[in-house]
Amino acid sequence: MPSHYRGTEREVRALNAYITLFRAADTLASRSSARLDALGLTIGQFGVLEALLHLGPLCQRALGEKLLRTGGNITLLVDNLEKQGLVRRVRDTADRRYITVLLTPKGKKRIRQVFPGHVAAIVRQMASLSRTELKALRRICRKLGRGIAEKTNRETTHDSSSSQ
Amino acid sequence: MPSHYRGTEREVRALNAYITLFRAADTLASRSSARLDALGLTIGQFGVLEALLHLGPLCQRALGEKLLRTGGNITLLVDNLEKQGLVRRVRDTADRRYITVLLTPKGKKRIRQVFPGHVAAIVRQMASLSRTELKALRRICRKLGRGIAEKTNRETTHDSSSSQ
DNA sequence: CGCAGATAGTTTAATATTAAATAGTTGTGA
DNA sequence: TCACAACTATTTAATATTAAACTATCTGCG
Repeated sequence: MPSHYRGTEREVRALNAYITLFRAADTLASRSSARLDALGLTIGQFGVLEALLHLGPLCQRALGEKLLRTGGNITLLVDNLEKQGLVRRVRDTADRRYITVLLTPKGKKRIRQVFPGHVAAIVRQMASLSRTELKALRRICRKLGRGIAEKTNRETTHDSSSSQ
Repeated sequence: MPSHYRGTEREVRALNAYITLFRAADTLASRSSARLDALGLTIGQFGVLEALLHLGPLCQRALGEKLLRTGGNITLLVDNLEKQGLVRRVRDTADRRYITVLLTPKGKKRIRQVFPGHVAAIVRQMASLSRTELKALRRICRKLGRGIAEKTNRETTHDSSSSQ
């Protein structure tokens, strides 16, 4: 609700942009969440499967970085996916601290079934934006994310956020 | 991680914009959350106090709409704020179904203390964007939100999202 | 070698959030 | 008048998420 706050022009602009960004993201998230729930996956679970599909097997720590989630949360997500037989844990033999998580055939089939519909839903949700606007949105959000990451240097790894 | 998916140009662009939007919002949210936690407020609690400060007393349903939260959640948020003595519940005498939530003097003092720092933090987080970019970001996110709302007509009220 | 410190994953406790069921209130129409 | 539909708020049960404590493993240095 931008915005009943009175401040400098810069402040008001930043606040308005911030709030609007959040409302859009919130709305998008709840739509996606509802859609995926109906298919029997949480957003987190979907994220894990999608990452494994497109990036290949990963250890849990790497998954956590990709999905911006805590280690404990990843453990639970992988637990639940494992119970459903969609992923498998493999203890790394070279360094036994690591566990590689990989898609089972069932999991690969599942995410391949679900993913296209997810993309289609996103494309539909983004349909009100022109090509130029999509490009601008991405550019600005990237710049924003990068700006924040630089500011507060407490990332777990320096490379993961800037690459890809 | 935009994006290892191969599709039409339109699909890839929509997906990239979507993912980047989310990562930015996620990062912003976790920063804000950490900052507010340190001050003894959750994001939800802050949202309630801020809404009451800038919009005046509201019933719980209206709060839920503003904050995009469920009724049950609002009940809990208000419970916790009430325990801290920051808000008060007043049963509407004309229509006893409604409960008006309003800031206590303590609550007003508290949110007035916390809000400027919050704004400052947001301005800092948005600092990497130019004035033009802030305007563009707001415009695009608004358009996006509006586009989604139109598509799926299941809003509780029609006016709340478009106004203010 | 052997221990100190770092790192990966798990567990635990607390909190937030939602959906669904429930209780109380209002207004309407037979 | 009264039964019923609509609506507000609360409760309940389930799930997601985090932070912090903990276990297991590895690496490097004395």
